[in-house]
Amino acid sequence: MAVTIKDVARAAGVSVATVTRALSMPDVVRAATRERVLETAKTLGYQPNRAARGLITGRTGNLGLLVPDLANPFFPGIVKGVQARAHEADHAVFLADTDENPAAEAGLVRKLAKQVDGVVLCSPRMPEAELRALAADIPIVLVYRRIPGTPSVTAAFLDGMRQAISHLTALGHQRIAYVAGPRSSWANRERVKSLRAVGRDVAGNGSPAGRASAEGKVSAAAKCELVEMGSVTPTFEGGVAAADGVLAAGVTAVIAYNDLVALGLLHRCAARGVRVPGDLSVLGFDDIPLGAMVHPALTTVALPKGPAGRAAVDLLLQERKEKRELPTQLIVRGSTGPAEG
Amino acid sequence: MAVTIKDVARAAGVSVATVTRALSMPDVVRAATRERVLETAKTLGYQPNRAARGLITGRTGNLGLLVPDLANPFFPGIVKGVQARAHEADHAVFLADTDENPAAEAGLVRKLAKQVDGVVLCSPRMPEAELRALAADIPIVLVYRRIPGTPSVTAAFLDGMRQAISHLTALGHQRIAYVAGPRSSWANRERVKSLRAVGRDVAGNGSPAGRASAEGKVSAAAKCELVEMGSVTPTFEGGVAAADGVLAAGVTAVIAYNDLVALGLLHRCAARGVRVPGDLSVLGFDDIPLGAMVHPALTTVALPKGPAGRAAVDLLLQERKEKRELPTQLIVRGSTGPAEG
DNA sequence: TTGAAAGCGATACCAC
DNA sequence: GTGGTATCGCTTTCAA
Repeated sequence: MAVTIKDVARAAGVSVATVTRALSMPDVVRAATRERVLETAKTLGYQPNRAARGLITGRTGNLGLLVPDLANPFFPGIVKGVQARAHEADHAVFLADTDENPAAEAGLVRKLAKQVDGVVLCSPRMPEAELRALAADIPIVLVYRRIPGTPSVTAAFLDGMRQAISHLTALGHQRIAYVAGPRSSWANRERVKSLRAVGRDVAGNGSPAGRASAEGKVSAAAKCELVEMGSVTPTFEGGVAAADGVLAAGVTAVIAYNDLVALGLLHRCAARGVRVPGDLSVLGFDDIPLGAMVHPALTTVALPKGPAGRAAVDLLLQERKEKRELPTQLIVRGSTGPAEG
Repeated sequence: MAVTIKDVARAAGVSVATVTRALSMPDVVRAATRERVLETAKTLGYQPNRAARGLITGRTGNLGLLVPDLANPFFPGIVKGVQARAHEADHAVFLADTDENPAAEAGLVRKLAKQVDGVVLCSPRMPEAELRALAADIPIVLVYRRIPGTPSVTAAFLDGMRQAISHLTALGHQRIAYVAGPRSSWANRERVKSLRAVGRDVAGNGSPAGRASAEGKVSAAAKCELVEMGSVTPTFEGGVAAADGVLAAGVTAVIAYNDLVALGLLHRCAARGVRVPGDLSVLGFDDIPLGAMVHPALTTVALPKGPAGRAAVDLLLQERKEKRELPTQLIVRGSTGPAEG
């Protein structure tokens, strides 16, 4: 069987209590003893049983992580960030993939609850009330979702949207479509809110309101019209399906809910012989690796993934109840260009 | 605090022993008592503490899962399969991403060891000796790697390669390149082995040796030359880098180590104005979602991902020491076509 | 500075 | 059938 603390104690000729101390409160045990204990622990290959420890300390050294769908290329980056930070902090992480089933989320979290010190909920789809109830029972941190009173990590959507529109207007686009994601999605609501805010600055023309953030980059010269198009499933197929509508809308540029949708748009354009960015500029949101691999490569607003995951773990471990908003960054690639005609 | 078995016992007016029985050996307790216990357990929202249970039973109800890099689109599918099957069997899963660091693998597994009933090692990069040592200490199942004496789940590479080459020769290709992956990679060695086996059948011409499997689909008529090209990093960038060499090799078709490499090839071809499949047919291995989204879409040999993950969990939970080989399937899309000229 | 012993939450064995 | 209790591996008083 595995080597336990007793084995170490016996081998080192001390009590189990001393072994514990040597390991977790080194300064309270005599140097010579400590050395001997540590030495034998190492040679025996002793690894403390975290479950047993957790039983008494109440801290398990484990974290939970819930994602809607690992196959969605947006999430692996976040998972990696969570993992990396957790391992640095010597924590292991339980992963649960809900397969985009909102009803399964709470149950999975509750099952994990006893075995973890807290859980990171990545873009949870469950209703706010349920989220609140969960938060009351176990420490949670939200990533890419925000509700009052719960710590969260999100990104500066407004600024990202401003960068996007600023980029497009600078290229001369005056009529830009936005292909929306699911109405029930927090991420979509945020984008729409940002879009409209920027739209107000820009539509009335001239005077750059610049209310919100200082960097009112959508400058005076800009003047453009934003047309919101009905929501689609936030997938490649959703984008493919939306493409014809966009092409019929008489716009020269389109901002997609996310990169997957943008990729679908791109695909359908290629199939229909529409030149990108010649006939239509396409801009995404997320910055998934895929976007850089297609041709033309996708211009997109990069959302922090690894850093978001790390930040979430930090909040969890430090038990800080704050909301953190990470920066977004426009990444210009080949799918956007000057408006023609 | 959380509700424990004692709370349930007290509330139901029985001993803790009876509560345990009511929950895990229902038939040994009187019906009336059982009902009452179950009832109060439910109203109190009792969830047994798995860590405490594991302490005494030796079974934790947890599984470990090690992957080299979640950002590699090949792995999420496997992880999802593992998850799904594990949850069905009421097990939670610890995920560890090693970031392609072979040296970190064994340590991570050993850290998890105490908290899991076994671990699934997904394409582990560590040396065979290390793997053996691990297997001696804790139950493991390998996925997409095979070593003697250890249960594993892999795929029928030989058959897949045969389908691929058969497809290409049927299209009239007579000179086909293979862009190899890392020499140290088990997956690459398997592919090369398969390639050469099929090559022997096909090069000598006529008589379809058909040694290995019955389905010697590369038929008599076929006659073609296989050229192996130096190994690349198994990434998009690796493919981009390999493209010029392939184009200079005077082949009409190329089989890439995996889809990512194939995508890189495609990208570079597009950039150089090489028509695919007109000037060059490109065939990948893996079938990652990405492959269907690019234009032209990628023809590829699909490797089982979800099913592989599920099978691995099955082997682990049933403690069966067998090797399972899942089927592969050629998926024909737009990136392969008739040889021209 | 060290050891003995009391638990943490659950299971399993032994009485009754 | 049911209740007491030792036990899993570890941490944490409490004494010495």
